[in-house]
Amino acid sequence: MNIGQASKASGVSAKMIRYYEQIKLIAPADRTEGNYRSFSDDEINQLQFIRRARSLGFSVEEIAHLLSLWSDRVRPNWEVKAIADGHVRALEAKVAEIRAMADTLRELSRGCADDERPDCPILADLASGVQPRREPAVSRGFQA
Amino acid sequence: MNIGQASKASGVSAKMIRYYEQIKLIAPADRTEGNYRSFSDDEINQLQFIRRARSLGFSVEEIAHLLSLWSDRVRPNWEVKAIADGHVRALEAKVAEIRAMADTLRELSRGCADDERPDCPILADLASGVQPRREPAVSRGFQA
DNA sequence: CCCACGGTTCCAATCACGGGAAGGTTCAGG
DNA sequence: CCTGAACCTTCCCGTGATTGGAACCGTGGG
Repeated sequence: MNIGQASKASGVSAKMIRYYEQIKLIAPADRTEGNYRSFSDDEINQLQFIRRARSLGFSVEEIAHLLSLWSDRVRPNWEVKAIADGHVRALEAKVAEIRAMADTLRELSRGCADDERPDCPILADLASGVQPRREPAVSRGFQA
Repeated sequence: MNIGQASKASGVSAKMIRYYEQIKLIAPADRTEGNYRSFSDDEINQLQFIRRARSLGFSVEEIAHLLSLWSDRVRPNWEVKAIADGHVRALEAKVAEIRAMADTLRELSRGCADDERPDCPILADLASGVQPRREPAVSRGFQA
C-alpha cells in the first residue's frame, strides 16, 4: 500500500502520515524501488489507532505512550487506565473552563438589548477590567 | 508609564503588549527620548479590555472588532450582542465536543480494571478504528 | 511515448505566547 | 562621576497539530 491508499484506509491524511513518521510517532515506512512509502496492514492499524486516539483528544505525546503500551504484551492495565483517567480529568477541566466563559458571557449578553442603542453592557464589562471569577485559567488558548 | 508599569497595571505581559502593537491590535505607543514606549491611562484601559476579552476566550480578531465597536460612540447594541452570542455558541460547541470525548473515554475506562493484567479494553477500542459517534469534529486541536 | 496523477522533499503559515540573546537607557548609591 | 542593576529595545526561535504550496520525480493507462 502506498501512502495514498494508506491514507484512505486509515483516515489519516498523507501529510500527517509523513509528519508522524518525521516526529517518530511511527517507524519509518519501507520504501519501494521508486522511493515510495509502502505500508503493511499492521501499520494501517497503527494509523487507525492514532486517528481514534486523536479524535478522543489525546496529544501526540500521550499517543506515543499508548502505542508503546499497545505493543507491550505484558502491559499492566493500571498504566493504560492512568493515562485515560488523567486525560478525562484534563478534558473535564477544559469543559469547566470553557463553560465558565460561556456562563459569564451569556449573563453579559442577557443584559444587552438587541437593538440600535449604544449602551450594551458587554463592552462596559470588558472595559471594567473585572478579574475572572475563579482561579487564573490553567490554559487560555483552547481555540485551535 | 513605561511598558513594565503598563504590564503590571493591565495584567498583560510586556511581551504581549509589544505583540499586540505589532499585529496592530493596538496603536503604536508614544516613545520617550530614550525610545521607551509610554502608555496613557486610556491605553492601560484598552489593555485591560483586551485581557478581559481574552479571558472570555475571544480571539484576537474578535477583540479587534470589539475594540472598534467600543471606540464607536454610535455602535448598535445588536452588533456587540451578535459577536458575543456567536462566541457563546462557539464555546458551547467546544464544550459539547470535549464532553463527548470525555464521556467516551470515561466509558472505556470503566471497563478497564485497575490491576496488573494486560487486557484493558481501552487499547482494544483504540485499535478497532471505531468512528467517532457524532459528526466529524468541527475542530480538533483544542488543547492549547 | 506522453500525460495525468500519484509520490517525494522542503518551506511556510497558522494562533497566542514565552524564552532568550545582544545591546541601549535610566537611575540610585558610592 | 562612575558603576551596576534593573529596566528597556529589537530580533529570532520554539511551541502543537495541521494544512498549503512549490519543485521535482515515479508510475501506469491509452
